[in-house]
Amino acid sequence: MILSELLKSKRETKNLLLREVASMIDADTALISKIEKGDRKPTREQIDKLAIALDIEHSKLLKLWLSEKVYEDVKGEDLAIDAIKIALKRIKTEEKN
Amino acid sequence: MILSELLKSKRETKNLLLREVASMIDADTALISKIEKGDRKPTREQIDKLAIALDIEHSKLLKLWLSEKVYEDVKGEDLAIDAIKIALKRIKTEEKN
DNA sequence: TAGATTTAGACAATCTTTGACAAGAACTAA
DNA sequence: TTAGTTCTTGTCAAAGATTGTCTAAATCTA
Repeated sequence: MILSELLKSKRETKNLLLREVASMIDADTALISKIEKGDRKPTREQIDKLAIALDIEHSKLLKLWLSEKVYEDVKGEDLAIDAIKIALKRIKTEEKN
Repeated sequence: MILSELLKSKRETKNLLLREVASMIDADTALISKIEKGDRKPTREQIDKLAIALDIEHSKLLKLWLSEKVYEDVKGEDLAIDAIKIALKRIKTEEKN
């Protein structure tokens, strides 16, 4: 499940209008629409607010958000998988210290 | 081995001066210095040229470069590992189609 | 159809990245 | 030491990318 889909489905489950969500997180309705369509990426602050407004576990949302940044960096690259694995190893070795 | 280290050690192995590498890739000497110190990230075009100038396997350099973009996105995050794994899965499933 | 919601396009504002220059630090050789 | 060379650092403007806002059009619903 992709971030934009999750946001949209959660909003629909809760029967909220775009403008309601928008006002809860201090944003333009059009912006929320774009986020749900995947045309715009939420900022980190917006992720925090969206988690509250839509009652989604914050870490779940943040994980998805981070993972999409990663994905965008490497998508379409032949070496995508290798590159991600290298980054993963680096993170893991760093954590041990 | 990190990208900046690799570039520097390769240059030294080949006994090249910063200004020589700089001219080979059409860049300012100061910029090469910063890249070797990790203060600046090379662009993709610079990676291509550096691979040739320093005689490094292109895919090796590109992998490192991509992996550092990924690393920068998630470093310091508690959820870094989870996020990377999610991205990895996504890439893998997409490749199957 | 009317009224409400959602989407799309265009543009300005903001933030980030990049490249260039100049001055300073470090090193080498005589 | 000094002169000459290499490397590093800081700053700034240019270029690029992202974000938010506005408006109008499209879609939906009753």
